[in-house]
Amino acid sequence: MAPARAGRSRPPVMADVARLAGVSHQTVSRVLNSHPNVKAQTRGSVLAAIAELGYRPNAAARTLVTRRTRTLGVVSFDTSLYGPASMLYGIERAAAHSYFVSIASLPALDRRSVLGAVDRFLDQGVEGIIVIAPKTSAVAACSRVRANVPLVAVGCGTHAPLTSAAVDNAAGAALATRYLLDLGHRTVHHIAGPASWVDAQERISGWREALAQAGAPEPELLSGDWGCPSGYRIGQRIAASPEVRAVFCGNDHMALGLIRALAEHGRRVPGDVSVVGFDDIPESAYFLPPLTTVRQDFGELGRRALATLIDMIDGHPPPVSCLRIAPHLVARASASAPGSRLGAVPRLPLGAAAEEREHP
Amino acid sequence: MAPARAGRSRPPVMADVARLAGVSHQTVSRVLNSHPNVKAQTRGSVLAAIAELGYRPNAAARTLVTRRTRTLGVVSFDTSLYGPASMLYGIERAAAHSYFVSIASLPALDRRSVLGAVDRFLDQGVEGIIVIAPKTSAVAACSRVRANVPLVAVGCGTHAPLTSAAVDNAAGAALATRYLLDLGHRTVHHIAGPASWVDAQERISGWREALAQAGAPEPELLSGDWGCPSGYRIGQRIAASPEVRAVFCGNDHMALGLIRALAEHGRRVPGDVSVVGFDDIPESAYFLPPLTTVRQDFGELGRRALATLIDMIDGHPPPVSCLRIAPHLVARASASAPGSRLGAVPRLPLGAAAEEREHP
DNA sequence: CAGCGGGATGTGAGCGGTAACAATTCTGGC
DNA sequence: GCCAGAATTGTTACCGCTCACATCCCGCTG
Repeated sequence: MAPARAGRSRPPVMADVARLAGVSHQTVSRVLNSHPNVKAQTRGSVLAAIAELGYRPNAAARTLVTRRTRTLGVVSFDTSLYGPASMLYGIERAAAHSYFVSIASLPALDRRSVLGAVDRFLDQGVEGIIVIAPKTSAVAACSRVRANVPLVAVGCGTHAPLTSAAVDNAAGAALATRYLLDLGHRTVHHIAGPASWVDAQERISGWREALAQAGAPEPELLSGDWGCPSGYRIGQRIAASPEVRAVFCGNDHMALGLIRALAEHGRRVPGDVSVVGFDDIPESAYFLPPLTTVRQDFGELGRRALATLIDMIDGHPPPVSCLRIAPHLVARASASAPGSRLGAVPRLPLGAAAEEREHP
Repeated sequence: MAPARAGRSRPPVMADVARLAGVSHQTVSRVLNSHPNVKAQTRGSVLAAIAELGYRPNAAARTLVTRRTRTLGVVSFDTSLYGPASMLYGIERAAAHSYFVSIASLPALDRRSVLGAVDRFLDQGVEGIIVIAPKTSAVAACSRVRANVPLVAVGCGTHAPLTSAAVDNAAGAALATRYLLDLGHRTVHHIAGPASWVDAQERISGWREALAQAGAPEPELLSGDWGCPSGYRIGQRIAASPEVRAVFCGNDHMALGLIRALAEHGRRVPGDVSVVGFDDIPESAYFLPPLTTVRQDFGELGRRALATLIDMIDGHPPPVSCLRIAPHLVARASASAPGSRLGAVPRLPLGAAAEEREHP
């Protein structure tokens, strides 16, 4: 075991502080834990000794006796993506004042990976785990976990047999579909995400239901993989079909790819084809045309999941199985009534331009 | 101190395993640490006892004596943004097999926040710290840290007085500028990021140098805040100026905003104005037109920083002060020779369409 | 003025591991 | 058949902290 800091003398411990302050180690402990029964003067000299020595309590020693690590684990699918990254950010921000948060960013969400990550966290001694589990495989893996620490899932769909928080995808999809229908479209096509994703499935059923409810015919389902390229490829396939007038995309990226393909084929958005996305990524207000989309508040999702987890750590039973968060539609310029023809590039709606976001 | 799991009986400890296997606790320890001198049969019975009891070594106890937490801390600016998120992902992926990684996502990078986050990590007992420090304030804060654990900065510019890894922004900016100049443009305008960002400054100087080197006049510097809205606002201001024919944007988001503003004013990209971005976010290949931009490999940056940090933890001195990573230009369709006029929407270059990326 | 309650402080015993060393059991060589 | 030396296992002492309890000192009561 090569020690990290070889030459340096050992850092000061509580006994050193006690000696310098002329008290017992227990008194130092009392000061550190702000125990009431310490004379102000004593506290002062202890604090002075702590400062002079640059003493830091040893977390491992404290954990050993208190059995509290004040650490949470978050396992997530590829955290470089917008959704997971936003949830993670929400979680971390909310947790920072009371817990350390450890992460595991998996390149895949198969059973083994998820279980492996959870196991690592358990070895580390986390007090609770959040799994950002947007795929069915992850949900399945989570329900198999038999840990003695609470676990909550996020973005795992609203029907998972787990304590969880999720955006109501079906409602969001219905919102988008109805919006297009209300605009006067006969029906709405849907470019879905991969079937292995819970969100994709729920959005499909939301779309189906809205269609059925309105008595609109259900076109063949189109399936992408969430990425721009897949939306583009599908767009190339459908651009030639004149009956495609309204498309609800499973996410903004596929919508972007679709819009590009339509543009290449000379079909104007929204004049010839109306497009609605899902997610409301920061860029979508500036697409050409600005994208009408369904916004889901990832940050809020993360915060809610964290709050639930902390409640459970504190011994409260989880209030509900799944905490649903309602998404809402952000109407911009990519969808319009079927007949309408647009001339020049429309001015950006002011609301969108007012959104501020700093980023590199 | 309310215990997390009240009713449950205490989890098994090494002594329990020893008792069940009929050996001493030390032998159990030897098995766990794969010590060579343990008889195969003994190892077997210990392993069986471990499995039967579902025993997990207590990390705190081990840390207390070995003085190794196997934990790293990463402090970063808002990890929901593409750059930080990608670096974080690169770091975590590379570290996962040997270290736990704890994160702190700060909403601001002022001295107090950064120092506070570092302090928390020190309290936690991390063995090393990586700071994603794209702002000058963060760099300043880092150089003030006097920790007894190694610290490396990422994305902090190539001249910071710290062990660090950074993309060579100046080189990237020069690349973009020269590209536009070589296309035949008389000069190149630049929309920079905020002055408080190291990357913004370095890109400005790269742009200046390339201009000077080519003997091109230097137009007034335009400053945004990295966000789409700022690019859009600046675009509205400059769209009317016919002398603006080539613009190098500090990042892809501002380029997107700019392109939208230009479109609204009837100026075609690249026919009337050529624009080049920076970052190469996943969406930029699908913008209208596909964005020519400078790609920086954030993931690689993270991995390199991590490798350096681990080297330092292992006692090796850092090889160089700043590890530079060269960005490269990705030529797509948003920049062309000044005279050229485009008819229909250009087909997407195949190279871009071939890029695959799965994301929610 | 003895006795008493409670605030302030000290003492000793672990928490669950690992390291150093001691003890025991096997080996093989002569 | 005996002993050196290696292989295997056990014993004991911490790592740095908190908890339970003992102690001490003080003013106050009866």
